[in-house]
Amino acid sequence: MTASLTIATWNINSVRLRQDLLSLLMADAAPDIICLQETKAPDLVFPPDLGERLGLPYVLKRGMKGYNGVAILSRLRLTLIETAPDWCSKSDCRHIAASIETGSNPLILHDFYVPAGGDVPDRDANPKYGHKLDFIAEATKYFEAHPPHRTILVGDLNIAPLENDVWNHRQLLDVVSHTPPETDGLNAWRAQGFVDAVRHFVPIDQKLYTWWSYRNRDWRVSNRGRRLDHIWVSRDLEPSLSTYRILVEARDWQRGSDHVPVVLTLKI
DNA sequence: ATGGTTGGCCCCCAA
Repeated sequence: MTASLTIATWNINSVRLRQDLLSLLMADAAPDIICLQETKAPDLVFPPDLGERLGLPYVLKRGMKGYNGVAILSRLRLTLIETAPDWCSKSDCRHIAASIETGSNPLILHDFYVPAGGDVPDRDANPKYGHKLDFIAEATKYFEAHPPHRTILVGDLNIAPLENDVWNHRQLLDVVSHTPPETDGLNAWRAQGFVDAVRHFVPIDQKLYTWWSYRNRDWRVSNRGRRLDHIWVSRDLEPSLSTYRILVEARDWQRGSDHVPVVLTLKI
């Protein structure tokens, strides 16, 4: 018997401010699991009944004051994976991993919030850019040493790897999120056993965005987007890929995030 | 070349 599993990932940009929008995501996409980034909420102030209200009672979260923060809300039972590395030894709440109880074989889920990397694409002038490249290199090494199986990796990876993942490839080559060291680094990470689940469905000559800056008068008119939010699956799950959605309309939700949810359904 | 907006928090930092 085949069951389906729907996973959404969303950089919510403050879970306390936008928690009500999660019911719109539930109504629209009915995910079994929601992975959040930039929750900006220490664990003690994470909305305590949020998962219950959404029908996703199993909640794992890793937050801190002011910045970062990730969380997983699930209809299926989760087990926290305690052995995941402390990336760049910073304890900065950019990753949480869980095993998902599916009824048959469990699945492994990684939720990442990769450093944005600041403005200047030079690791000497801008340590945040160096941190971003180091984070990606560490993640690449980790999955090289631990090849993924039955694994789903999601998150705001803060890199648009392909030419048509940005509104203007040539113009963004020296803009952090699309520089060659970042896109090469992300491709090397993904090559450690993952498939880009959304590009599995959409040819690389088609534009795809998941983020539009707040700093545009009308994001839909200028449409200067980037695809920063990703869902990857290990190669053994590629035959299970069923459908995907990018909820572009969420960019117009009342007081929305600058990112929109990405949703994937697998037949498991 | 620059500026534009947002959230969190202690007035400026990160995005």
